[in-house]
Amino acid sequence: MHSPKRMLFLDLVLSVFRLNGLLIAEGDDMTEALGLTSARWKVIGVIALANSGLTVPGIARVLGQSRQAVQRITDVMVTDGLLSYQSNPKHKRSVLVLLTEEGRAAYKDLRDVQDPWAIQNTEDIPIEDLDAGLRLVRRLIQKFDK
Amino acid sequence: MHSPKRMLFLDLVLSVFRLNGLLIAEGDDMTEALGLTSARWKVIGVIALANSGLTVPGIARVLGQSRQAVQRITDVMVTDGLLSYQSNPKHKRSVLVLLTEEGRAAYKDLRDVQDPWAIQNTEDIPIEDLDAGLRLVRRLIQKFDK
DNA sequence: TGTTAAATGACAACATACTGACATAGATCA
DNA sequence: TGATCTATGTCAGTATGTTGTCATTTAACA
Repeated sequence: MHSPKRMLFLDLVLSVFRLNGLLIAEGDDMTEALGLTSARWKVIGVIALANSGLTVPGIARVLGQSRQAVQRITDVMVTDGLLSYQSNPKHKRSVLVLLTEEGRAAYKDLRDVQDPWAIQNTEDIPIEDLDAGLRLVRRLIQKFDK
Repeated sequence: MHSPKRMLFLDLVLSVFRLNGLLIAEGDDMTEALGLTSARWKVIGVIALANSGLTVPGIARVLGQSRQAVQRITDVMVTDGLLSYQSNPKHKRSVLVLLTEEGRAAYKDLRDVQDPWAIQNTEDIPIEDLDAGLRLVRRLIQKFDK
């Protein structure tokens, strides 16, 4: 039967798809002047937020994407001077991905447009709602992440 | 400053990206035996859930995608016999997209795997949490949708 | 009504992402 | 230790999705 709970869940799934597309479009608009694209600010954001060094597959895991897709982006970004690879003492082949000086500057520019955007879009949403939503999303991520 | 609210929001955005990727992977695994792909079951799902006839740009709006991307998928699906185009009395050029007999059978198969999946993944989540999460996602969608 | 703006189909170019496959490095465990 | 399984880099092919452009249809409106 079409239980309310099941319909709610399927509705939530479709809505997440839609929100995902809208968020990428928002980010692209926001960073157009910075010469960034969605694939690039996603990677920059993940690296900047990580305390320790991340490998390419590590970034892919955080983003829920294939390691090959991330590898392709990071290779181009290294060529463009935003990222650099550093030898990894823990793994002979899997290098660490770091922000270069230029990459850190790009992250600063990113934050300069992202922060007002985040503030503007949450000013009428209670922090408790955001927190509860994040907890639900994380709970679902845990279910599906292997 | 890194206000908690802003960090929460950015964390939520990244988490939505990740959940989106995981959900698509889940759906692809689930429908692999049915010969469907994520792009296809999204379209089938939208048409099946719509009461009235939808046009290609209409489907695109529901999914938050470009009409060109949807057009390409539906063209292939018409060739494969899952969908059919029907002349639209309200618009000379923009036809309506309908499920064929085969398309309806595919939707039934889709539901047969999707329903247990939905039930299984929500059994330990209170319906109030799902409802609150859906409301938050919709609230954000409204913000970004135009 | 006539003009203008918006929506749509069609086509092209490009960006992004997934899967598969293979070789090598690392981890696990008997 | 040695065998086996997993993780990673790399390359190739394919699917998905975006943007841009142009012609045509539809809608809006002065």
